[in-house]
Amino acid sequence: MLDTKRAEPHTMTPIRVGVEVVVFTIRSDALHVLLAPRDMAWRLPSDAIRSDETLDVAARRALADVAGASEVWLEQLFTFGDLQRVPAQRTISIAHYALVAAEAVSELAERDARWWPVAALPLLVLDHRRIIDYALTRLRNKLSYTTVGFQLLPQRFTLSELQRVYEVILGREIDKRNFRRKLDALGIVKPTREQRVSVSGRPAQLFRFVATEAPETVGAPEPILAAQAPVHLARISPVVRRRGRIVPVTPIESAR
Amino acid sequence: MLDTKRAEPHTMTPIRVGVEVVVFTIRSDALHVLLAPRDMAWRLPSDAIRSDETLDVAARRALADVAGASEVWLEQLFTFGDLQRVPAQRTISIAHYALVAAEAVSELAERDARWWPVAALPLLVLDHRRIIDYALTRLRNKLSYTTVGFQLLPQRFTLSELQRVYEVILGREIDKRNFRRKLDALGIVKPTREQRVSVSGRPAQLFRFVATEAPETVGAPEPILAAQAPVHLARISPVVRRRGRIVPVTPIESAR
DNA sequence: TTGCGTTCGTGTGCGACGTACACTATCCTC
DNA sequence: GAGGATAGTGTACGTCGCACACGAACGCAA
Repeated sequence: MLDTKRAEPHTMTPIRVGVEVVVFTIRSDALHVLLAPRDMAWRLPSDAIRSDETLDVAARRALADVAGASEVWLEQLFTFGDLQRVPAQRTISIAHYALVAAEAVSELAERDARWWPVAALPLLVLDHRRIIDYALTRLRNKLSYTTVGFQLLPQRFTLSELQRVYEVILGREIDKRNFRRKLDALGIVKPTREQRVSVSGRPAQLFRFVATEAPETVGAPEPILAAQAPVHLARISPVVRRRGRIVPVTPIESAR
Repeated sequence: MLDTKRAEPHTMTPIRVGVEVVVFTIRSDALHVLLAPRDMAWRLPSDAIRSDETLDVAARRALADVAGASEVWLEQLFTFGDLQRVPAQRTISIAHYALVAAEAVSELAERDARWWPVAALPLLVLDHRRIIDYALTRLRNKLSYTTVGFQLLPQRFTLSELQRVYEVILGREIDKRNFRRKLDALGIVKPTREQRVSVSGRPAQLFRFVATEAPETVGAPEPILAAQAPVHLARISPVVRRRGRIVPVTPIESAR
């Protein structure tokens, strides 16, 4: 807060305060960011903060302003306050980053907005490129010691889909057996009675995320889900499969 | 940044923007926080942001306003923007935390300010208690995977002093041999030609910190210095000691 | 000078975890 | 029913975390 008693006159020089949101999703095995056109370049969803809304409400509104979405996981990233980052007027921006499931993407009412792969971003306005870079760094780190990764998937997913999320974001391949052993040891996924029948190949069992502790927005580090690990398990039983896209199956609960 | 083209009138409702600083130091084997009196309670060093200064400059000024200091390591913590956190007017605060060496403490020109042990904090103004709690959480985490801990020590220090920093902040005892083996493996300390002659007991060799990679303010996680570890080393040679407080010695550089 | 209190400095062993690595099972399509 | 594609499954080895005890070097007091 401010020391009102010592508040000085020149501190009242207007400073613009806004929010920006780096919205991540995964499309066709690549990490994408939501951008809107602006002049000859592209910009992050952003807007000024209203005096009657909190920071994360402002961030969600800025996001919704560019493209409708639901069930968006959001976290504050960093506050950028360099003097010259916005030429016109001194502007402080509280940057956020958001994760949305690929399925929620279809629900987005994209106006002028577009999804851009982070591997090939277009020209960006102001310091937005730097903000995205930082968000990406944060996402990579957070993926390693929290369970945020699940926010990029629908409620039910296959283990291969989950693994692909990690591979895409971390930018390296992960051993299938080590990944599954680690998951089982952590006890953060539970098998469902359903399977996903893919275009080709053997159907995969669907799992759901079981939180050990809720990932807080302001929260401190938690459980984990690093990269790989041993532990002896992985005994998802052979299942009866039937026709259709998602099919009930007689399951055997994963140990632990 | 802000979408100036879509800027709406009510967004111009004045929002106060300030900085707060949680200043940590270690005094007599306990972590302390710098506080200033305010009404019937205590407050963190804080002030409004001027339009011609960056966030960290504002934070350093807020600190200097309460107590002079030099060589202060500072990092942005979190931006608090709840609607009712400051009753009078909507106020957004960019909180920071700072680490100062115990030796720099004596250089502080304390006016009304006081150092309070984090284990026994007084009544605090507004949401400052929450900010301190969060800063403490961040400090504990950061201590585990970065080298910020060295910011709490003078340039030359003994390994026991360094270990005590970790013990005090993490709140648990650390095995001396494991701690030193880990340090040696990381190669982040180098012995100097000097010793510290303490009040009693055998003199200890002084070390200095050697950065592998500079700990950035906005930076991502880095090297490490977790808790304990093995590795076979620790062969700081027997040294010739002489009289005085800090004494030259024929050194043998640590391996690696 | 010697004995005592205090702090410094030094290795080993074991359990847990990270990681490398290959084959069978089940589905679809032709 | 053969071939292509994806799912699902164990073992072995190296590294790391962690528990644990004693001699060395100093100051001080008797």
